[in-house]
Amino acid sequence: MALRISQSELDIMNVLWAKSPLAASDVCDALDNDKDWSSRTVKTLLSRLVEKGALSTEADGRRYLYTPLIAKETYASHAARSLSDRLFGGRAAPLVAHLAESDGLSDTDIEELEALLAKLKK
Amino acid sequence: MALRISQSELDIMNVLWAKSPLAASDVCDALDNDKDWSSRTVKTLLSRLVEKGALSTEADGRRYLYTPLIAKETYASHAARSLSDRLFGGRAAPLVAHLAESDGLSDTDIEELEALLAKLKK
DNA sequence: GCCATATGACTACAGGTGTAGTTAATGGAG
DNA sequence: CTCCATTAACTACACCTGTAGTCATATGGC
Repeated sequence: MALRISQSELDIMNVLWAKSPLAASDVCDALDNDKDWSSRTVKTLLSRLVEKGALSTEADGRRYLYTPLIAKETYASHAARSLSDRLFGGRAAPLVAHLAESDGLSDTDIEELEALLAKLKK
Repeated sequence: MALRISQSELDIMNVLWAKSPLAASDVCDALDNDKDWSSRTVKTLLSRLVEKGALSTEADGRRYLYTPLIAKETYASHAARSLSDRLFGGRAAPLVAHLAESDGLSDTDIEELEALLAKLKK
């Protein structure tokens, strides 16, 4: 279950989480702005993700369409928890503090967090 | 710079962040409760961390004492930022929301976060 | 001074990762 | 019907990781 997805694979997943199903070529196009990968590389990563059970395939004529099998939410929760466990003893506050320090919290973030906390407090 | 530290290596770093300098055998002892590693494994990981520039060594007779070269704070900020960028588009609020959902926020956490936010808001 | 033991140095090896190349089939253009 | 371009399948290969084993050496106990 604790499906291990590597950094590069995550880039692929992000594309498919944003929109799916997509063919390999669509994924390449979507990545074209950020990444400088050969289409072979993208294909390899897609295959590995299918092997790992992170993506499902659906034949579309001579090609495949790929769809995530795990939700971004699921993976994100897992990753967030894992980071917090490994570095902060499972405490969320220090994690947020670090984000704040590295200039990562906008005013909007702060307001959102306050609202979130208010809700949690009940 | 973006010093890549693997999962197992991070376990070692955590020991040394808690207390340093330590000899290899001390690190083994400290890990003994959680990990079932051979002392060779620990030595290998220590060597790799030295190679990577994450630890410094200091001779102590026939053995080495290891000390972190990068602060836990530095690494943690980096990791937190990287996670938030990769999965949440750099927004902290969704990250915290995920932690909360997966039952990761204690009452204490919530209070700490509120205090933190209050401070940030000024 | 000699030997067991602790320790660092070097070596090992399978599986994961980043990054592709080669081959073969197949479907569309002409 | 033929050939090219698209696409999947298989192969490649170096480096990273997890997890140790072997060897030489230095040290402390006797």
